Amino acid sequence: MTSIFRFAPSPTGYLHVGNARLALINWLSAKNDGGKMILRLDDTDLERSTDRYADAIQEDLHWLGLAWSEIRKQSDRSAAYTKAFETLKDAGRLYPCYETGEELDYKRKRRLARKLPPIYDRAALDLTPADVAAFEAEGRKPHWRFKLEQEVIRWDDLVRGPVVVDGASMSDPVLIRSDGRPLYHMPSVVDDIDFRITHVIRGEDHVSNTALHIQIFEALGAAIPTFGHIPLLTGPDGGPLSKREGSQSLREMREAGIEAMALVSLLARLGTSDNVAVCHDLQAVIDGFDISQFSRAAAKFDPAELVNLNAKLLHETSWDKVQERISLEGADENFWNAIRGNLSTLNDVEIWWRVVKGPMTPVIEDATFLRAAADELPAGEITPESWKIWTTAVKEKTGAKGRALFMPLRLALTGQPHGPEMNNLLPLIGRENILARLNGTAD
RNA sequence: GUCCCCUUCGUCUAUCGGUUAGGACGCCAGAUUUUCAUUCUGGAAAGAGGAGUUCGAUUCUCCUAGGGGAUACCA
Repeated sequence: MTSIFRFAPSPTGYLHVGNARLALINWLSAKNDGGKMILRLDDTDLERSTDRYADAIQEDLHWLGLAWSEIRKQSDRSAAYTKAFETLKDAGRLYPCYETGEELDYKRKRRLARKLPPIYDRAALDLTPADVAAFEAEGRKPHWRFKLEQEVIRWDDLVRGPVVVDGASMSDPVLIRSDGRPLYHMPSVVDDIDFRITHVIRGEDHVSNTALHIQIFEALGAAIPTFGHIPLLTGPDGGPLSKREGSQSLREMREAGIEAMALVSLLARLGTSDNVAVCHDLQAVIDGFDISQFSRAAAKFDPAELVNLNAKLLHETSWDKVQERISLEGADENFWNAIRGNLSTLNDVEIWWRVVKGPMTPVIEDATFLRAAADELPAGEITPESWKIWTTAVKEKTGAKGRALFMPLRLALTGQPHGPEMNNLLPLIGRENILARLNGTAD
């Protein structure tokens, strides 16, 4: 049997690191297993789901390099949900409830005030036909709850090991809203059954859902998939990640110049006992991946670590891999090799392009020294060897050495106190610009 | 409030009762005879707190503290 994983985001916003991590983990697990991954859009929440987000999610996954074997939308599947609803109702596992939101809220608060767990009291189970008739006459429509077996639910979790949840400690979940629309739980289970999902890998926030989903699987007479719950990521300070005003969306990262492979390299290993290392292609990420290496504790996601990894990745990236993404007229492999070691993101390329081609403002501290240096510039073509020859000549002529020799030249030639190695930069800047800059002329 | 999970260098983590508590990233220092980057070498750096079990606890148990999650007619 081939394993089938799924990534099931709600199209209610852009993908953020947390989502992307789960997508990646599912994809990697599928790859490692010789299985496939289905993309399922959980768009049962009509108010918040939009096509724009659905498209954006696919775009972001493509950017990461993740592919899915098929895509399904829950909004297309209402017939299947209706059928499951009937099945569960016939089995006596669904019961109608007529409480309003306010009433439920009140009950909840009362239980809380008495230091009791705020679970539903199952009052609707005691409704007489006359009560129901009265509610209906009032115009109230029922919402439907799933009657949980009050027993201990167990499963062997891929990352948490044996998990035990007491069914009696949970509220009977509402499966169908009073407007007739299904809530998250039933569609999720029905789709997992119909799409023959074998592995459900999701965030730790779903563990109690899993307990209840297992009962729904059973009530529907279906096989129960293997579950794995990955601890959620926290921010660098250990606080919740999602609450930091969307600054972690993939789109923003992409705009900030983050490489997909840098993100993937980090997300695939963060929280595991494997060392985070730069991976240049997805195969390298697949090869070292092992879901059982994930810790049960929440890991911190630090954007600074991502930027660091991004820089390291770029330093090792060859020209042919980035060529088509650099739109600067005249930029070539020599230029790339000269500057890549100083890049943090690809956006920085422009900075060094300007340093080489101008316009830039030379920093002149000692015009006399620079004029003397200009006189020593070797004749003929400027090559990577020219720098050494030139600075040696300048040293003999002026007596300057070390920092006093090199720094004024760097400042005049690049306008900056740091940057790529000068021997590589010099040929790129070219004789004409070199002389102009030494002369203090902005180009 | 209630329930569940978690807590080892700054960070991600290894250790399945006896270790100089290991690695990676980061950091610091030195070298590669300017800076940045790279590479190499070296270094600093950790068991939340308190009880208990034991000849011996980072490891097992309990308590406390801190963190995360759940507790919706969201997903």
